[in-house]
Amino acid sequence: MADGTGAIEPSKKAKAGGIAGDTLKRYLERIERLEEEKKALAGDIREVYAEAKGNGFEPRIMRKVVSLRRMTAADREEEEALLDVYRQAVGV
Amino acid sequence: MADGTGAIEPSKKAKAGGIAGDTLKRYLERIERLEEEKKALAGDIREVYAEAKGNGFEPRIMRKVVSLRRMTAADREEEEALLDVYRQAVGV
Amino acid sequence: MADGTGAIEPSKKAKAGGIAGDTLKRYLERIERLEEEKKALAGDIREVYAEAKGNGFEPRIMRKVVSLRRMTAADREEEEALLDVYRQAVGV
Amino acid sequence: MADGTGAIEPSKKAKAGGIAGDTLKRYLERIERLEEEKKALAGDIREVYAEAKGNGFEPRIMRKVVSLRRMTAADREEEEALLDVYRQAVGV
DNA sequence: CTGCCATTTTACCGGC
DNA sequence: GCCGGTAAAATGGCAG
Repeated sequence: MADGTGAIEPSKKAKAGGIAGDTLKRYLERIERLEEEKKALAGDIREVYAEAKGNGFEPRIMRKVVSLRRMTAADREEEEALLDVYRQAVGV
Repeated sequence: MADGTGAIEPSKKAKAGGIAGDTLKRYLERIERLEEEKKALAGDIREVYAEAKGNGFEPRIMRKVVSLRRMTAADREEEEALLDVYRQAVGV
Repeated sequence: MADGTGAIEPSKKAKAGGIAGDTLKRYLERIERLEEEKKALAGDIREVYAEAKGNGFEPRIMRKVVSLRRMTAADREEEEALLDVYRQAVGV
Repeated sequence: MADGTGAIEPSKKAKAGGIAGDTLKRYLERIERLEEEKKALAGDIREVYAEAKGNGFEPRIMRKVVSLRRMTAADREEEEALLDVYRQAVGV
């Protein structure tokens, strides 16, 4: 650990497979559980897009709007301005 | 919408900014709410890694382990598929 | 093969490891060679973006422009129009 | 560009639509040319799969095999990394 | 035309 | 704090 490369055996209290191993396991299980929930939410989001699509809205465009709403007004305007500059430069 | 260009005003019920606009807004708000929850979970996961790091475990390695655990199922399937290929190749 | 599951032993002419195996191997090698070339081109593209960045252009925006140029004028205008509709509907 | 907002007119040499615009255009054209080649290779690869299919090989399985071959190097590295983890865990 | 697979884009994380 | 690489998500293309 002194060399900064180590991973297990935190604070020299125990060796892998012992108490530290149990601690590590608990961390991993907490992480995996949280990741499952996260994955479930991703599924929920997909479902909402699908439902919206069923009502005539285009998910692709909806995503763009969500993305725009996520940005601050300043950032959004700046990016749009720069894009305009590039577009004019190449004539699109 | 018969012209294939539109998306808003599903079922001819309303125009943008009207009822359809409200519907769209509701979808977007549902999505944004779910994304917030998802983001919160991502934050929780980060915290667990940070806590583990505080106890001497290296997040980088932990991520590797999580990844390996996750891939196990997929790899097993891959391996079974390959086994099938070989079985078919030899006609068993 | 009649059951639709088989892959090797095409036309019942040979068994894996034999002529068919050689044929398969040749196909795989052709594919792998082409994929290497493809990967090299991807590297070249990355380099161009990096060079442009070094001259003050933002790759992120450049990619958007490339994407716009890829679309037909009609598609591009339609998409922009629809995005405007959605944006107005939710007030972005 | 001292204000960090600009990108075009690198080194204050020109304005959009001018020299900088030409430079940008050249970058975009290089990129688009490379992408065309890349796309052509993708088409070639697809053709090889199609030809193989015509000779009784299943593209789906072939892709799996190609993928497995490709992953071998990565897996080997992964395995070595994991070995390192274990070595560190036991302090060898 | 729906679902799958590949590619591309986006977000995240550790290093400098 | 930026930047590069790495993993997740989304978009697009293709077969069935």
